[in-house]
Amino acid sequence: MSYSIGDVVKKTGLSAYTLRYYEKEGLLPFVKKNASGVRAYSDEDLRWLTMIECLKDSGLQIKEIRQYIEWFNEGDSTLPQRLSLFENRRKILEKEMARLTVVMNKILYKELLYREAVRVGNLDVATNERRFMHLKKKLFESPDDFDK
Amino acid sequence: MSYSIGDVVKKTGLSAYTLRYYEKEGLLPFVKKNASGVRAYSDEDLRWLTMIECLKDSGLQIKEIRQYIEWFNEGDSTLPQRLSLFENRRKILEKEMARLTVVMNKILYKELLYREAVRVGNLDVATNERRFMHLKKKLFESPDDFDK
DNA sequence: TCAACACCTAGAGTAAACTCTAGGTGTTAT
DNA sequence: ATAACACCTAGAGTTTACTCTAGGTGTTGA
Repeated sequence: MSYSIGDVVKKTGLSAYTLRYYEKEGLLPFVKKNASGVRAYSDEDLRWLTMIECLKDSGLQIKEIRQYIEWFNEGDSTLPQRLSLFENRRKILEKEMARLTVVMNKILYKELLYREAVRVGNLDVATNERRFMHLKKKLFESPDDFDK
Repeated sequence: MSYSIGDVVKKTGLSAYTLRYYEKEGLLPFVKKNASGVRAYSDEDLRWLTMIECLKDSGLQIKEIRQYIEWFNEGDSTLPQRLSLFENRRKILEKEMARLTVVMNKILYKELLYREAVRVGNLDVATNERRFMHLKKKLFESPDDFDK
């Protein structure tokens, strides 16, 4: 099967601008064009777009994705580079998830605090109420840096 | 206590450029300057920088952080807006963590696959080996979109 | 035939968050 | 007193990932 750019827009949710941009950046090196330059995407191209989405979601920049695609097209000699890319990504994602967990705690604390503040009409709970001070101490290294 | 911009650079790891930029963007509305324009940061300013870091880490844009700071300085009448900001952030962080978990599975699958591919010298494991096909099916809706 | 439509290219524009440059001021150590 | 140093402002430049514009081509239904 082959698809026009309009079909691919509908399938992927990407804009036609973005699809052409990706191509210009080397992310879709095998998209075919007819005599008058009109693109015809293959199922293979669509699979690449799925993979590109995944790599983007994992935080890779476009030039890193291009590098991966180049490695892929070079064949088995680049298997170690590709492994190493995924290892690094996994480590970065682990850090990112840990980071988000920390941030989530802080935001949850703030949400709780403000829920109570809205109930009573002021923010004094932050510095007066034992339960909030306790929570703050449990969650943060320098609790007083967190009353803003 | 009061701190020069150089002191604050050392304490926060932010560049002097960035500190001046934040101020220009309204994130530090109360930094004092002496007669010749030299900044003197207070402990209060440092606490704001800690809070700004947290809000940035949670994904807020600079203009949203400025909005929060303006609300804070307007006093108790803006408690509901601030609560709502933290609720929204919490929801966004929840989605983000869920998203990262999904991405992590995909990257982990790739890492595993490439570890084996490097061991045997080719990528055929992806389409031939039962255990990888099984894993793929478990992890993804459209498993065949994921062989790139 | 002619208008609508989907598509094309090259290149300009945008947004966010910095980052740097040029040219200048004030303080301090030798 | 003079050089080094830390600081200042205004404004220009950078990076990333789009997003859009202008002007043009090819196909198709009335």
